[in-house]
Amino acid sequence: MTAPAKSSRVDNAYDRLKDGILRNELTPGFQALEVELALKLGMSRTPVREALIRLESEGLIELVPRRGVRVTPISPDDMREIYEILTALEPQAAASVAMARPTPQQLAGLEEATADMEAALDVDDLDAWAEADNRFHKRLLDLSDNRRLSDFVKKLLDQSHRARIVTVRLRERPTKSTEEHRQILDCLRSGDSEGAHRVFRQHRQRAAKELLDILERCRLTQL
Amino acid sequence: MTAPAKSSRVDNAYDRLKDGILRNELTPGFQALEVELALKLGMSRTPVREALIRLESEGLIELVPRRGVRVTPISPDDMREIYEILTALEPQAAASVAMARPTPQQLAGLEEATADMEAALDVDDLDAWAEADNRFHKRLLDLSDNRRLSDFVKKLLDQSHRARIVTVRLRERPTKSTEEHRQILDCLRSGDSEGAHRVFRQHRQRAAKELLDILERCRLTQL
DNA sequence: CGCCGCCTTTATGTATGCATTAATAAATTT
DNA sequence: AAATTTATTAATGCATACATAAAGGCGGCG
Repeated sequence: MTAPAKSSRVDNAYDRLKDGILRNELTPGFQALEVELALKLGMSRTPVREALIRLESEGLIELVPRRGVRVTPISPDDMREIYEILTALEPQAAASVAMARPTPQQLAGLEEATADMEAALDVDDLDAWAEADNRFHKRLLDLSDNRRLSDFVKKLLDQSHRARIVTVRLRERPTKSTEEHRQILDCLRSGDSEGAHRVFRQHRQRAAKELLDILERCRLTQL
Repeated sequence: MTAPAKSSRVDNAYDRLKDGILRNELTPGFQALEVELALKLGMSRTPVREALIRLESEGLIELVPRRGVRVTPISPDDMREIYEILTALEPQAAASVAMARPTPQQLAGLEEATADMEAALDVDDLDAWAEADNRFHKRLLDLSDNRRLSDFVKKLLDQSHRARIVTVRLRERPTKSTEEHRQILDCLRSGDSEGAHRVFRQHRQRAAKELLDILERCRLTQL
C-alpha cells in the first residue's frame, strides 16, 4: 500500500495555497497577511508560516516585510531564465530516460498524455491541452533517475505555469508542439537517446522563442 | 569570520547550522532534536524549526520523523546526480557570461580565485585550493544573468561540498583542474563563449569521472 | 518463557500570547 | 504650510504552553 499522504496542517495549507496560485485564483500581486490566511484556512498562524516558507523557497511567493505575502509575478526576464534552464535540463533528462530503455508500462503515462494533447487539439480545448502538456513533462521527469534535476525542473514548471496558461490562448494552435511530443515519445520508445535530446532541445528552444515573442508583442510585462 | 550581523534569529540559526554542516563539524549521520539545537543556539524552538525547514529545502538536512534532524549523507549516486546537473548548467552560465563581455573589474574575483588556486597548488595546501576552487565557481555564478540557475547551482555546490573536501586529499594534485580554470578565465576575458562552454563542460566531466572513481575505489558509500 | 497490548514518555505539531519594530498618523515647531 | 519628530498602531518575530501521536517499557496473559 502506498504511504498514506501525511496530513498535517502545514501540508494542507501548502497544498491549498499552491493550488490557488497555480489555478490563478490567487493572482500575482495578490497580497494577504498571515492572520488573514490563517483565518481563511481555519488554522493558526504557525502552520501557515511554515507553509509560506516552503512556498517562498520554491519561488511562488515572496514574504514582504510588513505587507504580508505576495504572489510572485512572472516577468519576461523570469521566463527567459526559466526557459534557459529547461532547455539545458529537460533534453538531458529525456536522453537519460531513453538510454535506460523504459518499459511500455513506464511509458504509458506519456503515451496517454500525448494522446490527450492530440485529442484536446482536435476539439480546440486549450485548457485540456495545456494540462496534458504539463502532465507529459512531469511524467517524463518522474522516469528520470535524477531526483534533484526532476524536482528542480518541476519547480520551474510550476513557476511558469501561469504564464503558459495565459499565452496558450495568444499563440497559434500548438500543432507543432504536439507533434514534437509524439516524436520525443517515439525516441524514448526506441531508445534513441540522441534523438530525444535533439528533439526536446529544439522543442524548448522554439517554445521559448514563441513565448517570449508573445510576451513582448502583447506587452505582458507581468503575469 | 562569523557571517555578517544577523537581523533575525532564524537567519542566525540558519547561518550557524549551515556553517557547521559545511565545515563538517556536524557530520553526516549526526542527529539532534529540535530542543537540543534550540538550547545550543540559545533560542526557542520556533526560529530553529524555521531554519531547519529552509535547510531541508536546500537538501542539507533531513527531518526524520521522531529522531530529530539528520545531516544528509551524500552517496556516490547523489554525486552522480549533482555532477550531471553541473555539467549541463555551469558551462551554460560560463558561456553567457563570456557573451556578455565582462569588464576586468567583474573578472577580478575570478582572477584572484584562479591565482589563489595556483598559489595553493604550489605550496600543496589542498584546503586553500578547495576553498579557492569553490570561490571561483560561485563568483562565476554571480556574474551570470540567470538568478535561478545561479541559486540552484550554488545549492548543489553546497550539497557536494563535504564530498569534495574529502576527495581532494585522495586524488592527485589538481594541476589539470587548475589549468582549466585559467583557460576558462581566458575565454571569459576574450569573450569566447563557445570556448568557455567547451572547456567548462570538459572540466566538469573529467572532475565527475575522477570523483566517482575515487568514491568507488575507496568504497566511500556515504560522506 | 515469550508474545501481545496498554501505559508512559517524549518529540513534534499547533495554538496563543507577548515583544519588537516598522509604518502611519498626529502634533508641534520653524 | 512644510517638515521633523513623536506617538500610536499593527504585523511579524519569537517564546511558551498544550495537544497529539509514536516509541519504548512494563505487565499481564498465553
